[in-house]
Amino acid sequence: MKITEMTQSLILHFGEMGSKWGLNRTLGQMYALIVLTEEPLNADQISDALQISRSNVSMGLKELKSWNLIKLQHIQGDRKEYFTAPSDIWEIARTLVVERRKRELDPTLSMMRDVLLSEASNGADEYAQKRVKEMHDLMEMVTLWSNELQSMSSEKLSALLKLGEGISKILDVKDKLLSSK
Amino acid sequence: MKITEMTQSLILHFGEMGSKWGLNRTLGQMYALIVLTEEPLNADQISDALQISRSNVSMGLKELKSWNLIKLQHIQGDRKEYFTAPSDIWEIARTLVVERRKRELDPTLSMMRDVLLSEASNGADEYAQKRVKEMHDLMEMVTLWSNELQSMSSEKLSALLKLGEGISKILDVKDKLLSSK
DNA sequence: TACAATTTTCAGAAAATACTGAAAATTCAG
DNA sequence: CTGAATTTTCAGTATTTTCTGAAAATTGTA
Repeated sequence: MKITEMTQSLILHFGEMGSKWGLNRTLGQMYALIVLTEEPLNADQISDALQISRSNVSMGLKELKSWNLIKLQHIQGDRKEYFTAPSDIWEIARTLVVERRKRELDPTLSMMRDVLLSEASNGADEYAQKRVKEMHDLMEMVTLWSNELQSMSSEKLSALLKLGEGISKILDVKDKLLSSK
Repeated sequence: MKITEMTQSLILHFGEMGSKWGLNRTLGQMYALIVLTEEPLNADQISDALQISRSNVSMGLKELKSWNLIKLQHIQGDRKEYFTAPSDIWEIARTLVVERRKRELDPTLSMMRDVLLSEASNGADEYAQKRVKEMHDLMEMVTLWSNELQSMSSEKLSALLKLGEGISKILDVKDKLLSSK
């Protein structure tokens, strides 16, 4: 498993980035390697290419599986397990958004619901609840959006993103549109 | 600086969440405290309320400043510096999106541009470049969106988020809409 | 079923990150 | 300008996270 210089520097960069995202360095490197390599890879090849222990690769793969970021493949006549990333980059992006929502928003949302159901016992609590309500409502809307993205085709997702600054324009005339529909 | 039970549990939760977001536990706790408290707080009060050292608070505040998440305030006849969070929750959300984009996307985007400008020396590189191009284009669109959000008023932002599942509908008739404008 | 190939687990080691107290730097009222 | 109040810095320590090798578990084929 030899790695070109270009792939090598991409892997290093995504390793650094990995820690800024919810992952960690090794996970970032592993995923970069899998995404950037056309052929499916097995654990030994990854361990070899990134110079990390076989057991570390095993734990990393477990994590990537839990993120739904990799696909398992079997190769005829080879007992090893091989992995690839989805070929559609939109699918990867969609998965990332959904998984991050699950990890970063959902637990907080449910926690906030509890707080909103409990009784404020003084002014400070009332203020805190007011702010929690605002955050809750906002995060709930983000969750709805994330669900929406999850169910959109790559084509549609692409079209939506391409709107870019057009979104403002659309919002301006949205009422007209929806009423005429 | 006494903390109600409700605030206390919110702070603990946001501490845990802090590490899942780009921050860390203490930063999450500090920001929760500031956001949930109506009155401006000074460093000693934060140190006291969260039971962390004064120097840790100083470093945390520095970090929160770099994220543009807190506002400095002076109180008549008091030499200490007091801090509050923006009163508009949308402003906080907008800031978070923009700052995370700066930290998580921008460096990768510029790195990818370099890779795309360099010469592929073999088939593996060509494949890697192809994938990098896809990621680059996607992330560039996300960046445009983030810029758009940054310049939107809270009202407009709120309206956009409320669209929720309506977004699909709007996309379906988008062409009609834009041409009739 | 037996066993070799492969993957997973996990306790301890290594590395990275966060936190503290003490000292240095800055600020500002008198 | 002085010095007390306040904030910041930073080297060392503590904590958390990540990584490893060895052993256990699982898998699949002969």
